Amino acid sequence: MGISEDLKQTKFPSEASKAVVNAIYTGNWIVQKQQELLKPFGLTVQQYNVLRILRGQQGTPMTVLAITERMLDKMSNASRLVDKLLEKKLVLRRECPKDRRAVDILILPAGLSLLTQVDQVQNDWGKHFNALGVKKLEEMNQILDEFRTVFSHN
Amino acid sequence: MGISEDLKQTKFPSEASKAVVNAIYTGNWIVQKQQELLKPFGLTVQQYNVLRILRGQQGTPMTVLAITERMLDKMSNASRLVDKLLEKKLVLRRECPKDRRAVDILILPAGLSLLTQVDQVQNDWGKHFNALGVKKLEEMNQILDEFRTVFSHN
DNA sequence: TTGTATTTAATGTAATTACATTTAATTTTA
DNA sequence: TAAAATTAAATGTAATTACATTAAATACAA
Repeated sequence: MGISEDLKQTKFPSEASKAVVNAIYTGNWIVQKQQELLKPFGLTVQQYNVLRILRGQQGTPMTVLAITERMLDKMSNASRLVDKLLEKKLVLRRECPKDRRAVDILILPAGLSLLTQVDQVQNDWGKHFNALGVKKLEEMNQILDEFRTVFSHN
Repeated sequence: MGISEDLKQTKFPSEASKAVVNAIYTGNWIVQKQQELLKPFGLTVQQYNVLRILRGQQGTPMTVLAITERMLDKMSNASRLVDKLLEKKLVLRRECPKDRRAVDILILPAGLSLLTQVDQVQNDWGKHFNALGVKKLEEMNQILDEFRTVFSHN
């Protein structure tokens, strides 16, 4: 059940190009699973991600820029994602006192409690991966990091 | 420069959740690089993908459904992607003689020659990954496959 | 200080995606 | 065979994303 079977592609020009395709495919595969899990909660993957980032701050406000730096998809528009979370009353937006260009965002209790609910479903889902064993998961993280790092020194 | 530094997130609840985030992040990272490479050619990553799938058929026509099965992102609309490629006159669309519901898609010489151009840039880019060594790339493919397969038997 | 450059966030827009529905053709089944 | 179910592709639409631009505040340099 490897990438070859999933994409019905028997040959790849090189192991590297296979790895490129495999990484994209695996990322998409996870995102799609997460979308399904999040749908009942009315959250998109990006919105969920922003909420988790805000929770990580434990009450400390974050500017929109700081959120962007931590987002998985740097391209998506943090400003508009925050808009959506505001509509749902999951976060608070207020002018940053130190820099009036910036805007402080805080997660509200409603946001935290929604995350708690989502966590349960996410944890159940994530448990499956423990079957791989910590050692293999560490190896995976190590390799993916290396994969991206190859480019830092060119 | 691991995932922790990239996302400025020092702690993950588990190695598995780190791997999930790392896989999404790495997938997005590659897609963004590819977007940059493809922009001068006026192709999106998905369009490029469909073109490569069609080239893989070596002249044999493919139905829209067959294309969908091989796409990295199963969610995107192959019908509309083919529309875009038609507008650019890179592919041909014609009724499938065996099944009039289906539509046969063929890559045109213009499509093949555009791909040849893109390949050069892509190959240069992909070469960087060879620095990892074939063994490590094989390991990466093996682990990503396993990662997805954990779910097949539940 | 004053003008210029930079930074931060928001906004405008065109294209794309997600998701549901429709249309037409084929297959199944009664 | 005729009706029902299924399949393939296209289409409608609302939401999201990509990308450029704008607006406001701050930093910097002359």
